[in-house]
Amino acid sequence: MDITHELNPEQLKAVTKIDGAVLIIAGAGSGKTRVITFRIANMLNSGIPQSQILALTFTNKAAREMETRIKEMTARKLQNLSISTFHAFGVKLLRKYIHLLGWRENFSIYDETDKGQLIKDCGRELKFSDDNLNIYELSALFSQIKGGVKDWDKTTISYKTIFDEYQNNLKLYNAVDFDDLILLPIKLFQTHPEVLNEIKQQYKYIMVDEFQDTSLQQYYFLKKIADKNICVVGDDDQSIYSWRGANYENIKMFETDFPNCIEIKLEQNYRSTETILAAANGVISHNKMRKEKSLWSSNGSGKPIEIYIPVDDKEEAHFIADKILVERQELNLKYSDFGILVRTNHLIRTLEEALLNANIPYHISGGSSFFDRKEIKDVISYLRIFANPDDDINLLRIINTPRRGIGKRSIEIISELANKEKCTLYFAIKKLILSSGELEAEKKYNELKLFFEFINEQRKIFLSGKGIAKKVRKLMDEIKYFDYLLQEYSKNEKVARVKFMNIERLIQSIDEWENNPDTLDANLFTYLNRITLLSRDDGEEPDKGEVQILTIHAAKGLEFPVVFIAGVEDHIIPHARSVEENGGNVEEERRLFYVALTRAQQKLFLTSCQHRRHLKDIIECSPSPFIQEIPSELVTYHEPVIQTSQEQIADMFAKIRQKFNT
DNA sequence: GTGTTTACTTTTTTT
DNA sequence: AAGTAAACAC
Repeated sequence: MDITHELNPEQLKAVTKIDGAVLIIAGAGSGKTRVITFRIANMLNSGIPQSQILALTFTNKAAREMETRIKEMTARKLQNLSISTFHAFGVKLLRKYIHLLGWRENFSIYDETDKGQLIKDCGRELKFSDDNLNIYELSALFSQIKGGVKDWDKTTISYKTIFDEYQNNLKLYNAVDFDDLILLPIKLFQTHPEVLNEIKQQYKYIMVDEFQDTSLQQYYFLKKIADKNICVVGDDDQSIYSWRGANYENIKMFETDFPNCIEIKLEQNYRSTETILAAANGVISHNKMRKEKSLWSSNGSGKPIEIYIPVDDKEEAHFIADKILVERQELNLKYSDFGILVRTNHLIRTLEEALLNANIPYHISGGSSFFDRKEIKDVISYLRIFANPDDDINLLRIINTPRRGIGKRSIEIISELANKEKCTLYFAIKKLILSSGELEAEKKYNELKLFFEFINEQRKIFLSGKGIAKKVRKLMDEIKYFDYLLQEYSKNEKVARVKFMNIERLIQSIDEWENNPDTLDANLFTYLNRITLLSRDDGEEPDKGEVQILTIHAAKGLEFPVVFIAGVEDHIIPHARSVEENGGNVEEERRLFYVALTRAQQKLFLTSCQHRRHLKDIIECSPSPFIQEIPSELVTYHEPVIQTSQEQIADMFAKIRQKFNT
C-alpha cells in the first residue's frame, strides 16, 4: 500500500501522525472515513498491536463500516481491534466491573421506552397527577441532570423526588439507562483507580469519530482513559445532536486540555460539485458560532440546484418518484444512487407510498425499528426477565401477556407489598406465595404461583447451555403466543400473520448471531446487551439497488449522486419545536440543513409544499427561510406543476362517472 | 376481578 | 394511525 499517492498532503499528515494528540477538522466530504481507516491501517502496519487501539464512533453503522473498510484494506482478521460505539464500550466495561458499583452482572439496560415507563410509575407512586407530567420532557430533563448539562432550578426542583425515586428504582431493579452507560464507567474510574489504570495500559491509541457529537460526559470519559495518543476527528458545522447532550465546544476544550495537540484541517471536498458546495457554504456562513474554514472542490460546477414548489405532499412524493425514473434513465444510474432526505420520520410515509406505486425499490432507515414492534418487545421482555427477574418494568410487560388471569387487582397487591418491603415485584410474588398458607396460595394466588414457577423454570433453561433461538421457539409454543396473536387481532388476520413472521425473523436473527464465528461469547446476557444498543438500523444491508429514504440525522456520513430533500418548509426545517426549545436559535437546524445539502454529489433537488396534511387537517406551508440563504444564481425555481392538479381533477370526474355507471 | 370497548392524545432528531 | 387510559360490561 503506497499511501503517499492516494492522499493529499493534509490527509497524509493526519494518517502518519500517530503519536500525541491530534485534532482533525474534517469538512463535509473531505475523505474523513478514508483518513480514519488509512490511519488505523497505518498503525497496524507500523507494528502497533490491535489490542492497543480503541476506535469510538456514535452509531453501530459507522463502527461496522469502519471495521469492514479496515478489513478490506489490511486483509487481516481484526479479532483484537476495538471498534465500537461509546455506549457499547461502556457496556463492555460494566459487564466486567459493575459489581464494584453495587449492581449485579445480569443488569438490564433500559431503553427510552423502559425509561419512560419507569418515570411514569415513579410519578404515579409519588402521587403526581398524570396530566401534569410530560414524560418526554422529564426523560430529557433527567438526562440533562445526569449528564451535568443542567442543574435543578425553580421550575424543575419539584420533580427531584421523582428523579430520586427513578434512580433508586433503577438500582433496585438492577438496571441502568443509556446515560449510565457513560456515567457509571466514569464513576468506576473515580472510585477504582486501579481499573482506570488497567484500561489506560491497554488502550494506548484512541481515535474518536464524529467528535463534534460527543457529550460532555463522553468527553470526560475520553479524558480519563486517554493517555497521550488521542486523535479526534470532527466538524463543528455538522454537529446535529445537541439535544442529546452533544457539545461541539468540546473541540475547544480539547485544544485547551491537550495544549500540544496538532490541528489538521481537511478542506478539500471530493464529494460534491462546486455548485452544491457553494450552496452549502452560503447557508452555513450564516452561523455565527463556528470555526472558520473554507471548503473547496475541483469537481466542476455541475448542474444547478432545482427547487420545486408542489401544491401538496402527495404531489411532492409523486414528483420525486417521477424524477427518479427520469434521472435514472438519463444519467444511467442505479436506484441506490438516489437518496431522499427528510427532517422528520413521519414525512417518510407519503414518499414511501409514491415509490411503491411507481414500482421503485426503496429502503427506509430510521422510522420505528424492528425492535420497537410490540410483538418483538414482548419476546425480548421475556428474555430480559429470564436474565434479570428483578427488572420490574419488563416483568409488568409480560405478567399478563398473553393473558394468564393476573389482572389489575393482583398487580396492585404485589405492588403494594413490594413497596412496603422495598423489594422488587419478583421478590414480592415469591414472598406472597411463601407466606400465605398452602391452601390460600392454591386458591387466591394460583395464577401468580404458576407464573413464578414458569419464570424460574425458563430461567434455568435459558441460562444453561446453548441454542437460544431454539429455546425461544419453544417458549413461544409454551406461552401459546401465536394463539394470543390470533385472538388479539381476530379482526385482522393479516396483522397477526405479519407479527407471526416478525417473531420468526427475530428467531432467525438470533440463530444467525449465535452461529456467527465472529460472535465470541454467545449467551443470553451478551445477546440482550447487544440488541438494546442496536435498535434502529439493525443488520439490514442497504445498497442492493434500492432508493434510500432517510432522516437527515440518519444520512450523516452517507453520500448519493442524486439527493432529494423533501419538506424544505418553515417549521419543518428549521423545526418549530427545536426553534422554540432553543429560544429562537436556529443554528443547529441550519447545520442540519447543511448536512443534508452536503450529502449530494452531482444533483440536488429541494421540494417545498404549499399545503401539507398534518394529522387530520391540511395546513398551509411556506418555504424554509434557509432556501433564501442559498446564493440565488445556483438555483432554478419551478412553479407548481399544474398538470398534475388537472390530472387529479380529471381523475376525480372519472371516479364519479364510474360510480354512476355501477 | 378480569376482559373489552371507547375516547383521547401524540414524538424532532437516536445511542 | 396507533397506542394508552379510563369507562363499561361480564
